[in-house]
Formats: sequence, C-alpha cells, structure tokens
Amino acid sequence: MSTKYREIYNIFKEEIENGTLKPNQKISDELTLCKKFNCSRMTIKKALDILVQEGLLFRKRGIGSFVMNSTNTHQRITLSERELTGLTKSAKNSVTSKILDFKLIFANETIANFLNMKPNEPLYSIYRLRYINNDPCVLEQTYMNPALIPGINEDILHSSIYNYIEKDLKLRIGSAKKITRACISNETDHKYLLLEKEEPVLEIEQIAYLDNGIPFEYSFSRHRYDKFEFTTYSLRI
Amino acid sequence: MSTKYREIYNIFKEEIENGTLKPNQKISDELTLCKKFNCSRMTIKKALDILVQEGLLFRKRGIGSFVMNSTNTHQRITLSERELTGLTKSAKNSVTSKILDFKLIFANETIANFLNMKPNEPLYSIYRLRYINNDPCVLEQTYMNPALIPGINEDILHSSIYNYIEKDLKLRIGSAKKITRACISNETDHKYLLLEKEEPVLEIEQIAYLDNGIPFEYSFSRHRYDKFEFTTYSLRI
DNA sequence: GAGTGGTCTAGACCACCCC
DNA sequence: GGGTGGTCTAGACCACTCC
Repeated sequence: MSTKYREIYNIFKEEIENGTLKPNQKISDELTLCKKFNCSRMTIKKALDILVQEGLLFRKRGIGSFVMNSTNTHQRITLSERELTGLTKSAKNSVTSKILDFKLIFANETIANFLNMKPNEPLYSIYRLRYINNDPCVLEQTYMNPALIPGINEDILHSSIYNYIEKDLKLRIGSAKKITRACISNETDHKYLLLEKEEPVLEIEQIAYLDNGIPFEYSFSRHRYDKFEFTTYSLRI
Repeated sequence: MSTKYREIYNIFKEEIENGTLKPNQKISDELTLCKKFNCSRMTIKKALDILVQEGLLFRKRGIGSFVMNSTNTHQRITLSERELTGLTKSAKNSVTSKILDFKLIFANETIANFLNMKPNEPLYSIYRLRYINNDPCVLEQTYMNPALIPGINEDILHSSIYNYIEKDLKLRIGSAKKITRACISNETDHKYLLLEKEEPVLEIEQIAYLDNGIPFEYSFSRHRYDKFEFTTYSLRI
C-alpha cells in the first residue's frame, strides 16, 4: 500500500506542519533529494507535486522549491476540502453524537440517482446532532446504501461511521464532491443548534465515493455559522 | 506555453463536457492512447490524472478509465474551487460592476502580513457591487498591492481586474486560498444586495497568488445566499 | 493468461534565473 | 555557464480484474 512517493510526501508534510521546515525556507534541490532518498527524479517530483497542490510548497523554475506561508489565524473550525473522513477528524476536540432518527426508507428518484441505486431500493436514513466539546454544532442528515455499507447500528452512529467503514468493513473511502452554501436557519436548526432566528447555517451537501468509484453516501450537514468555515486551495493546471 | 499533456487534457475535458463522452463510458486504455496521441504512457497518465483530480474521470486498476457521473442540477450559480479568474468567468451571464469606493490606503498589519508587504505601504482598496444580468449579487472588498499590479483605474474596475492582470500586465495568476463561511447580513448587505434582515450572505475570503508564488490580492466577497454555492471535489492521495 | 492501471527508473532536452 | 524545475521518453515490474 505504501509507496515511495507517499513516504517522501509524508516526511515533508510532517516537517512542514511541525515547523522543522519554516515558511519561505528553501528545500533541497531535486537531484540532491534523489540521492538522499535513493530514487529517481520523477518520484521526488510526484511527492512534491502533491504538496504543491495542497498549498504547502511552492516551486520556482530556475530557483528552487520553498515552504509556503500558512497564514491560518481564524476562530472557527476549519473544514478542509481535503478531509474526507468526516467531522471526527476535522475537529481536534471530542465529537459525540445524538441520534435523532435512524430508519430504513425507500430510495426516492433523486437519491437513487446520486447513489447509483434504483428507486424504492432500501436506504438508511440517519439524522444526527453532533456535539463538539458538548456543544451542539452540526445537524447531519445522511443517506447510505445498505447493500454497500451493511450492519450499521446505533453503537456505530454514536461514534464514527467512517471508522466503521474503513476499519471494520475494510473499505477505503476515495473521494467526495461537496457543495457549500449559506441557508436561512429553520425551526429545527433553532431547536437543536440553539440558533436565533436571524442566524444562518453553513450547509454542506456531499456525495462520497469509495476508492472503486462507487458512491455510498449522500448527506446534508448544517453547521453553526459561527463555528465553522470551509477552506480550499486551488491551483491552475 | 502549451504542453502535450495539457493538449490531451483539454481534448478529453472538452469531450466530457460537451457530451461526446457520456457518463460511465469507458475510454480507451493507456497504450491505445499512447499510439493515438503519439506520446509516452507517462504523458497520457499526467493528462488523465488531472481529470481524475477534477472529478471528471475515474480509474479502476485492472479494468479501465471511465467518465464520472456529473449530477449537477442546482439552481444557484456554481462557484468552482478550481476557478481562479473571478466572477466574470464563473457566471455564464453578463457581469457588470458599480464602484462604491476606490482609494489608496496604508496597509495595516494584518493585510501587510497576508500580502507579504510592510505595514503602511500603499495599498489599493476597492469596494464594488457586482451585478449578474443587472441583479445585484456580490459585494466585493478587494485589497491589492500597487507595486505588483500598477495602473488600476475605474475603467478596469468596471470590467474585470483579472483580465487586466493577465492580458495587459502579462502576469499569470497561479493559485488561491479560499475560506468560505456563512454570515449574518449587515446593513450594507441589506442596502446593496437587497436582502431582508434574516437572509444571510455566503462570504468568501481569498488570498490570490501569481504563478511565481507572490500574493497580490486579499479580498472578501459577500454573495447573495440564494444565488451562489461553492463546489469542490476532493480526492484521497 | 491477457489486459488494465500504478509505480518507478535513468536518462534527455528545454526554459528560466542568477552570476 | 551553472543550477534549477518542467516536460517527455521508452522501457520495466507489479497489482488487480476478468476469463
């Protein structure tokens, strides 16, 4: 599973994040890194390219490669575009869940379409209120295909579905499409997220795929507007 | 400027977007594509890898590469994570701008830090209301470094700053960090975006970089909540 | 076993930057 | 001219899927 370029990537990522490599610092040139890691230049480039895409490194032709300025100084919890494994990992603090509703339903046309299912096939419908450090923060409506993700129960829903999928079912989550929008809060939001009428929610609609490209989850997460923000870094090809 | 892998990427991107290649359709295998485009396998892989990152293609080892399902059926305007060239390109309709304020100020500590400038250096401050099909949609506060982007005037602000930077100044925009959040609308939003008190805004904070890694712009765009959403696709490495 | 994509190599030539 | 990253080649071996 591990590859040479992932190992090199992880080493640099760790060194940038723990401050061994400082912002704007020049790293070794590629030929030197080839010798250091005993590999070809393409392998070094592949590792560094990922760091460039993630906004951790910057490269200048003819000059060298440099650590990017991070400039992360906000009060809200950062939901990273690159984080696929749900709230449990994004929040550095304790995440707990209250199950508001958990049932099997018949898939409607829309959801069946998103999840590559046929209408009226069975579908999990999961509605959870999620707490961070005991504060209610996210209302999450999740639909999952029980043919792909069997055996979900309340124990799993109280902790992390994603851990269950990867550790117990031995499936690998591969990618996700996310749509972020601002919404007027409704009465349910007021009740569970303790919001006032004029306070909005940050809604994230998501289709998540396994690493074999099959969609397994369709969800809507409504976040307290004052506790979350969504960060992306984009690069021109 | 153009490279072989970009040309191949563009051909596939065009064929996926115009429907020549249909969702779930299998494309030719890599060796066949090598012959067709008269190039090595690594070049084909590089082109297809970008399409995979963008969520347009999916690949299965041992089987082949397939066009992804798009499933894009929303009413709001899609702000793509990958779009660096501003509103003028994202909206397919006519974009016009009203300049609410345009002046030179002294950079404060925070902005100077984001833009790699020294405090009290001169800084453009631009405040625009942007219309799509004559409807007011976005309130945009932009700060730019006049040492990097000289010669901005009202004519440019009425159309597209990004066009000016790329076509007239011959600079190339390279990357951007974006932070998306939901905010309670304030009186200025109510006045210019014609929002009611309980209607929120979708705010995008952005630092944009030239392709030499130098930050040139720091901005806050406040979008009407009912007309915009922000889409990303993320892939596990 | 045949076909497919994933990784990796050892080199090549080029564009760009600085001296 | 010497150093750097960007692109590209022509192969190699491997892991996975299907027959």
